[in-house]
Amino acid sequence: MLMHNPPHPGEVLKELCIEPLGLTVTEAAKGLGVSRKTLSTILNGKSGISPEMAVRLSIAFNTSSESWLNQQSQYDLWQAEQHRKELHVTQLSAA
Amino acid sequence: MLMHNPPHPGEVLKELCIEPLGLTVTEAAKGLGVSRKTLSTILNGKSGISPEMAVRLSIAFNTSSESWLNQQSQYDLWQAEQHRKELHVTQLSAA
DNA sequence: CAGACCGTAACCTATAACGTAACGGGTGTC
DNA sequence: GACACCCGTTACGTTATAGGTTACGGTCTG
Repeated sequence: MLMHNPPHPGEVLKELCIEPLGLTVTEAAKGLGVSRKTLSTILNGKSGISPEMAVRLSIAFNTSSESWLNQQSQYDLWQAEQHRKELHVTQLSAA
Repeated sequence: MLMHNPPHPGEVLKELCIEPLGLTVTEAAKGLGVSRKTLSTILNGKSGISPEMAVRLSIAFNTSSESWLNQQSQYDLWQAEQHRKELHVTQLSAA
């Protein structure tokens, strides 16, 4: 359904929250209550945004947790859709 | 943000897809290309809907993969929000 | 009763999010 | 120049979970 590769949420987080506020990874991680490494791997696209992390981000940056987790879902889904043809699934619905 | 406990996606899957079509777990699992156990644990709320499973469901039942994964996200997020107060996070945004 | 089918439970594996600790690169300051 | 300090990243171990394989108890039907 999605037309093109959505950006990794960590990239968005960096560009929209961390950099504009001039925050370091260390400062932001401290505020979020996670380790520097946990935040670092997210910002570098090495790991995704967990539901709990989405809530943390919503508190720290006064945003909605939904938006963060939805971004992650869109990203994950696009990855999965790339292999749509490889999973042999048969139609089950009446339509 | 969400006001009340969203249903587990497996419950929705059972009520909206499996039961209306009179499918058994075995039949549906075969069509989806997964083991009976994998589908069974989802229907019983023991495991969630993965991105790949969302794509499988979208093919088998001619629906959108987004809707399935979003349901799962809403469910996971509600669980995480219940512990919002326990994660000590400090405000970082200017607002 | 024997066999076939159903759903679930037990066991194992792979992946991934997380913390701790260590590392390498800057930027000082004495 | 040597030391201290902060930064971001990497290495390693832990834990949680989606998934397959197999085995079990239940219900049919021949």
